[in-house]
This record gives sequence, structure tokens and C-alpha cells, in this order.
Amino acid sequence: MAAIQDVEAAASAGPAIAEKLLAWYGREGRSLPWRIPPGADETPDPYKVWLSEVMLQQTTVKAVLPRYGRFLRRWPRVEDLAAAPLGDVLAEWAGLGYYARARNLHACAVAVAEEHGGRFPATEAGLKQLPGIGDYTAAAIAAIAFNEPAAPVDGNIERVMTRLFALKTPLPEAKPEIKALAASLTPKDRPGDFAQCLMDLGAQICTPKRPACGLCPIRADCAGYAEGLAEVLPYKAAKAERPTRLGTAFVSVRQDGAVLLRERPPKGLLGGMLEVPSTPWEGQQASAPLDFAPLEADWRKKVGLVEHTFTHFHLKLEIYAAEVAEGAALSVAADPGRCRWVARRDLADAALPSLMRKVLRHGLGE
DNA sequence: AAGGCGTGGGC
DNA sequence: TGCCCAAGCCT
Repeated sequence: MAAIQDVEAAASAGPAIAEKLLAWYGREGRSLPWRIPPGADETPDPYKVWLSEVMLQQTTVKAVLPRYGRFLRRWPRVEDLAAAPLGDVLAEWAGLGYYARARNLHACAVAVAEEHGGRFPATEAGLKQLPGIGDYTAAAIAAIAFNEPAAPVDGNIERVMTRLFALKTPLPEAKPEIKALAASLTPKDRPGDFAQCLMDLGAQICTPKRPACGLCPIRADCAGYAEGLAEVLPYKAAKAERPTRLGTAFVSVRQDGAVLLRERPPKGLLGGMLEVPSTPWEGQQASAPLDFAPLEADWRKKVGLVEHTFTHFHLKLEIYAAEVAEGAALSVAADPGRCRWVARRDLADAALPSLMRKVLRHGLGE
């Protein structure tokens, strides 16, 4: 890894670079609902900072914006969130993905409310003990909400640092060096502003594709730019290819319009969310998919497939639909204890992930 | 330590 | 179209 000279260079050139960046942040930084203006004397509410950071994990600002305000209105304080049923939190999170975040968010709220008197720990180490708070989020909350001299490193900051110092070591191997460089650049008096400044630069100027180097406040300091590598850095290790899995889902519609849904196991893929009962999803279609139907009915196969891509596999689902009698008995294989009939008008607010909304739309023929 | 874990947008 | 990508965490 080496590159001690990079860290020393960052430490000596650091103050000048940080000054240019913070000046840019004052002019061009984004105004976001979980932020307070740059250079303000007070620090933002740790609960709001934490919520925004968790929502933003692997999720775009655009996707988070409409959800953050809704969530905060529903549960304005950490104690409110801690008192909510997990199912309500999952329903509010539906569509945002990575549902372990919502499960951990709830567990974290309970821990803060019950074990920390309703106040978040004020240090990076203390924050990192809490569920769903890892290296990045602990450092971000410590810096932004508590003005601690922490240096969070997210994907934006990785990109900015690898370009600024022309780091050719591929990710994730380069992470320790990136962390050291970011820490050496961080001004001790404004760690929160500086972290958010780097993230804004990464999001608006130092973008993954076609970076706007012409508008960059530190182009003159950028080794990646000087070497003509800004656009191709960071180098990344190759990722595994995604297999395709197949299955068949069964949309059961009762006479009164209610739809049969089932709660998934509490952990793992879509853990704790609701699903449309289906065969297992495997490398090939089940030879007799109807054996997996949740009840006996006149099943009709819908034309076409529902396709969905998860992080680590593609999924193609055949859809069968049937209108079923009011008192139809669920098959034992359907695990009736986890099943429930949900009225059509309640679907919008149910804990249904995007995949299952696609399945319902297809199966209900809308 | 590498792989599981969502989703929607952009090219 | 298919792939890449977004303020990562957990095991």
C-alpha cells in the first residue's frame, strides 16, 4: 500500500485544499432537509442525521428526499420510532430496498431509547456499537452531529481521493490508504462540513462518469487530472456475474377483492416483508409448479413474465392467478400461519417490496 | 473476506 | 438491452 509520501503531501498541502473545498461548499453545496447551512454554530439533530445517513446507504438522494420527510413526520423522535411495531417501519420503508436497514434502524432506535436514555452516543466508537451503524455511518454521524474529528469514507470520497492522489491500487484494497488521506485532509474545526463537502463534490463535480473537471475547485491540486486518469479512476476489482433464477408466483383473489399475502422469514432476502406466495426461486422452473399453489383453485397462467434484478441474481417469475372462494382452505405447504388476506385498498400501505408490487400488478391484470 | 442484501435511473 | 452505479452493513 505504501504511499506514505501521499499522506505527507496531503498533510502539507491539506490546509490549502481544504480551504478551497470549503469555499466551494459554501457557494455550491446542496441544501438538503437533514442539513444545516455550512459554517453554522450549532450542530444538526443526531436523530435526523442518523436517519438520513441510513436512508442514504447505497441509495440516491433523489430516492431518499420524498421518503425522509414522510418518515420523520410519522416518527419525529427516536422514542417514537422505538415504540413503533417493526411491521410499520418495514411498510414505511417499502420500495427503498436493503430491508435489513429498516430492521436495524428499528433495533437501533430501541437500543438508543432504552440503553442510552434517548440520546445517541457522541463518539465514533460508541456509535459503531449500534446495529446498522458501520465504519462510514459512525464517522459521518460523529463528524456531522457531534463535531468530532472523524473522517467518513463513502463511495464519493473514495472516488475523490483516488483521483486527487492518483491512487492506482484497485478498490477495495485501497481503502485503508484512502481513509488515511481523507483524515489527513480533514480540518479539525469543521469535520462535518468537510465530509459533506467531499460528498457534494463527488456527487456534482467528481462524478463516476464524465467528471466536470472544468468546474472543479481543486483541479490544480489533482494528480489524477494531471495524469489524465480522472475519468478512469478508481480502479475496481471485477465483480462476480449474476445468475438467473426462475419461479412461479400465485396471485389469489378472494370474492371481496382481498389478496393472499405471506410474511417472509425475519432475515435474509426481503426479510420480514410481505410476499405473494410462490415456488422457490431456483436455476430452473419447478417441474410441477402447481404443487406449490397456496390453495386449490382454477389457476390461470398469465401471459408474460415478471422480471426483476436483485444485487446478486436476476429473477424471472411466471404468474398464475385465480379467483378463490370465500372460505377456501390454505394448503399446509403454504404455511397458513404466515399468510393473511389483505384488502385491495390496503395494498398501497403494506410492507410490499417493489418486486411484489410488480407481481401483483401483473397478476391482477392492471 | 467475500458474498448476501434492493431498487431505479442513466447510458 | 444489459450493465453500472448510489452517503454500506453484516456475517
